[in-house]
Amino acid sequence: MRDRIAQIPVGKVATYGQIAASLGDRLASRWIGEQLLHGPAAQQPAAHRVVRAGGELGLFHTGDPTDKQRLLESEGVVVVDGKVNLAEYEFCEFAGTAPLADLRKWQQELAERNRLSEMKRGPALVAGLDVSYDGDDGVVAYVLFDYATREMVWSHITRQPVLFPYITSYLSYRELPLHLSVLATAMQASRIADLLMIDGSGILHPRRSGIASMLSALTGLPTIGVTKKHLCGSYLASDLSADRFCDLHVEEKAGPTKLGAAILPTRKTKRPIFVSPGGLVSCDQAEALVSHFMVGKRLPTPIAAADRLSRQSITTG
DNA sequence: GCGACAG
DNA sequence: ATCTTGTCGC
Repeated sequence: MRDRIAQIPVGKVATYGQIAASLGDRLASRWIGEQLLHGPAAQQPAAHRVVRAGGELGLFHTGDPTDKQRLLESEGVVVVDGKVNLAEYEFCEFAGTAPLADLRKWQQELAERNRLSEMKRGPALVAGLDVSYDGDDGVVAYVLFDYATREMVWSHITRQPVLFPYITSYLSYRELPLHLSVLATAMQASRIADLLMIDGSGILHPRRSGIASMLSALTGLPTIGVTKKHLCGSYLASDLSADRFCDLHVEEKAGPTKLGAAILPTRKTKRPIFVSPGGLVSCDQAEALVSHFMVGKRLPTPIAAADRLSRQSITTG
């Protein structure tokens, strides 16, 4: 993205969304904004030449938006009522590849080869995975549980640098390397689960390719994705209940398609969690398997345990 | 102004 | 995800 910002000439501006679009996805505009405000991109000489889609200047890393206005005006850009006339000053001819488009394509390919077949046998061992962050490092915890007794059997933690930023719907590229590392270790220790529960989406994703889906496609293991926030799919808030799942649908050519389900984790909250199959399990199975591990906490036991373990490894050092 | 999109 | 003090409620 730095190279794109550097392309904006003196006397011109570009929008956050345009820069994101030139990288392959305008949904990455929030990330561009973050980098320009807090990240290293803020130090670029052309950082002030990026404005909002409506022409408003937007925030500036100095904390004072008038700094941004002064810099633009010193370059001949007219600012009226805090806005720039984009028709006159917008620069659009960005050069360069669109990496995000390639990453989307890869997700789509994995999604197409993904199967939601029923698990034929119930899992004997279920593992939860979750990631915490410590500066530039990511710490992933893998916690293995006995399905029947719900008791923890084994756990392992892996720490490694995280290279990819968090961009909505591209979470996989940030966290998948961590998951694959810890799974490799579990494999060597002969502690691989029959089913993985991941803190992230499964097919309940814009391209049906959340992190749980990609992990299933890459490992051949059944996976379920569980999130605390809504990513996509529609449901009726009035259907939310602590007693049963309510379906999340997405509009497709063939008609409304169920991609996942939501449930209130306890009777006392109004904030649901969202469950979707990653691969090699059905929606119904995913719901039943998650239910089995719902014991009054916000997340099912394996993920809750992985969350706690990865966090405490950071606090403890 | 409102709505808002995993971690 | 992470930054963070006191505070409300079971």
